[in-house]
Amino acid sequence: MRSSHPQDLTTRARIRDAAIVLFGQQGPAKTSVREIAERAGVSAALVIHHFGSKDRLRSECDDFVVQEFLGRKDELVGEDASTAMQTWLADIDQFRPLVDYLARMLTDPTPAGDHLFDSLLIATKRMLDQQVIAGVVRPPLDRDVTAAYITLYGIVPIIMQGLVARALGGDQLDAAMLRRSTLPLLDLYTNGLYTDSRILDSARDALARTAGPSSDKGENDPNQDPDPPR
Amino acid sequence: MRSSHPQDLTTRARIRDAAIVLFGQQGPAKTSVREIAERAGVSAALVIHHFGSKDRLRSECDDFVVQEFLGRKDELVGEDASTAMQTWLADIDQFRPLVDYLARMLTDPTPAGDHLFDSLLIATKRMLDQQVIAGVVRPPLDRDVTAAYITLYGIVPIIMQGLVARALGGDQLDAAMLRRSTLPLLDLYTNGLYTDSRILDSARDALARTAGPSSDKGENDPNQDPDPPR
DNA sequence: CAAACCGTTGAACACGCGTTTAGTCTCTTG
DNA sequence: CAAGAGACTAAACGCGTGTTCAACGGTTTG
Repeated sequence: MRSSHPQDLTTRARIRDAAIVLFGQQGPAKTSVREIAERAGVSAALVIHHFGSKDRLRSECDDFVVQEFLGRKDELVGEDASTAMQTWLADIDQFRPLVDYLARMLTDPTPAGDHLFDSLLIATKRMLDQQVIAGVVRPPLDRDVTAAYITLYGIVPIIMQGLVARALGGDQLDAAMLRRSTLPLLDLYTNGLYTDSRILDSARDALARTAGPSSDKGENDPNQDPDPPR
Repeated sequence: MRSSHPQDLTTRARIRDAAIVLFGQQGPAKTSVREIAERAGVSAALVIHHFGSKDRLRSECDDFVVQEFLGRKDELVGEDASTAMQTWLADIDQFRPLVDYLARMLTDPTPAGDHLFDSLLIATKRMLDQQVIAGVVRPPLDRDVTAAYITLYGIVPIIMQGLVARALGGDQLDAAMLRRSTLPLLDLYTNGLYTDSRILDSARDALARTAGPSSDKGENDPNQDPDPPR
């Protein structure tokens, strides 16, 4: 990852890096030990010799990527998590293998992936609280829900690279697309999408009316908005 | 799916439904033909007999789920796509197998999944345009980018069910969580997140300054906001 | 120098996979 | 009733997988 020339690295490290690239590109399930070995220029047996099993190799990759991401600290690092993501995305063409790997971790639920998500969520909550106090962010209706979706929306470009690129007319997410996304997204976060509170108000009414648990099928659909809300 | 009692269905349909459930839960890669056969109460050979191969079974499941979702129409249906999603999510406990399957389709890129996403994106664009004309939605800075992220944010709860649930303190996304999410999300889409346009403005400045292609590493980081923007 | 060690390998093993084959059973049809 | 068709199965085939094994060569150590 950090290596300019592959021959600078230990064989062990080369195997790990090869695994990270392939796991990130294809997912661990569709990546064979022999494939990793070939990319690292070694035999399949050596991969097992160094890591014990494919599963242990995988979890070692998990730890390595998370460590690289959170900046060589095991504990939750708060602020660093979000700035790290910005750094990686800003230079996505350089960090692509690691970003791809992160996407896999967050997609199919693994202990390491869940832990990573928790770190991001905690970082977001902390930052949200700070910025509410600082008067930069409006006090949210439901702090935990808001933090949850803010976090999720933040990792959308990572997890759904392919779809973002597709929607923006490319085949691979690159720096230009992210650059183009910056202002529209900040505009959304600053001014919202709707001109007024009509839709919010009617949703509030509808929810208050059906205070009970579940959905009366016949309620007069208040959401004529584009699909996202909800 | 629609069947109250499994024995009402053709064997073929029971196999297909079993496949949809398992593909949705575990992903096609980690689901074996024998597993599908067992769940359907038949032999593995019969699965192949009816569908030719596992791949053809999979693509038949794709078609079936998309058809159920878009409402028995092959062509892009525009408005229906977004309302269908609301319907399915509102009754997620009932539609979970299909929602899970949709998540897989959108996650690992397959032709059918890409087609589905295109349908959703087109529907969102159309609806966005309408609502701008109707004065419900503010004219966006970049219509295509806005539509892209609106669409993506809309399918986040589908694709990242697990993470949403985790962030909200449950183990599985249910109707109560979605209900709780409604107002905070509409609030975000109505009033935005920030109190004023400070952050938007400084980002605009920073972007204007580095008008060129790439990133000067030394620019004075304007984004002190929670991770999501960008 | 011999011994121990370690990185490394090709070959083999056991297993689960998707698929094929050959056959049985149960209907329908002439 | 005979013949054919189609639903269905047990068994096996071929293959790719993760992993093990025995051995080789170079370096370090007593």
